Amino acid sequence: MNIAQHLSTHDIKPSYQRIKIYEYLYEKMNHPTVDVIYKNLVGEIPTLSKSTVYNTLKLFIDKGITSTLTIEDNEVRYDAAIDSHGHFKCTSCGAIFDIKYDFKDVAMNKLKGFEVKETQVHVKGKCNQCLTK
Amino acid sequence: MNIAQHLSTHDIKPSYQRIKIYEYLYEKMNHPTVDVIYKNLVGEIPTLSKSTVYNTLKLFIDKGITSTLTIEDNEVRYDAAIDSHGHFKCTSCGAIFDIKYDFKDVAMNKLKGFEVKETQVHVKGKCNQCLTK
DNA sequence: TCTAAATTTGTAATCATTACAAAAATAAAT
DNA sequence: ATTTATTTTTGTAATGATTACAAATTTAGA
Ligand SMILES: [Mn+2]
Ligand SMILES: [Mn+2]
Ligand SMILES: [Zn+2]
Ligand SMILES: [Zn+2]
Repeated sequence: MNIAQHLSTHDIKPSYQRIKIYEYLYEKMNHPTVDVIYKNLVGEIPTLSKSTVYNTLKLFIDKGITSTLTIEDNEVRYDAAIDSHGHFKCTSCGAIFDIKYDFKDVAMNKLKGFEVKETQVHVKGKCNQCLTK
Repeated sequence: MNIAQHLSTHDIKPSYQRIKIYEYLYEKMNHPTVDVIYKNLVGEIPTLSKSTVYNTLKLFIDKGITSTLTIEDNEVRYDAAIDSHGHFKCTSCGAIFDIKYDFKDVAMNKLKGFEVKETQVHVKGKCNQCLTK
């Protein structure tokens, strides 16, 4: 995947910071917070500002190449995956896993005549690894 | 429903503030924020403090008679309904509707061996009423 | 009544996010 | 190449919800 190309295609000028931020999201796929992104890139981009991270992510969302999840109520997380999928967060190790779900059985009875734009599914508990040790 | 009784049963001393706050949650069933609860009760309880609202809701959650939803990333909402159910928020009028969903089709494929403690389903869009006018 | 414990309250601290204007970088025009 | 305009980045201040904490008040017990 050519990241500069991908940004351009979506009407985003591929500046150095934007490329690095998207690259981080896309390659790690770790649902990071702004702070995590910042801390991981400031070594390579010493002049980086948190404002830039916020600005850039807002732009990515506007242009539709990034999504957000609010699985904890005090921090927004970001995801380069934009297809509809849910998330599981292990309360023990903190890892976040993607989960697939079938929307057909989710809420369809009550939502007749409603226009659905966005769905989030958040599950919390303990992951496989944490349970077996 | 006798609210004082209900609180006592769940190991919560039924003070005046606690009764009024639970009464608000239970009778309105409107998924309010702390601020909404405070503004609606301060007329009747002029000395009420927002701290009390926060403290009381935390206690209710600890004791298991209230649940939270984070359908917007900048505000927590509270719900006297504690059974597992999802929520639909109309982005036009702001109303929040309860929705039922079937967990059997939600994520079961990927979650083998995981221990699920809590699930949240959040849907956004436009409600029936807002669409037809 | 006197004393101890629980509850409520007000205020300050925290922390993620937003607002905003200056600085730096990039592109366009001359 | 130099100037000018536009875009992007940056730093700092403002905002707003939540938490921390200690004083004041209320409630319960001796
Ligand atoms: Mn994801
Ligand atoms: Mn509800
Ligand atoms: Zn784990
Ligand atoms: Zn509506």
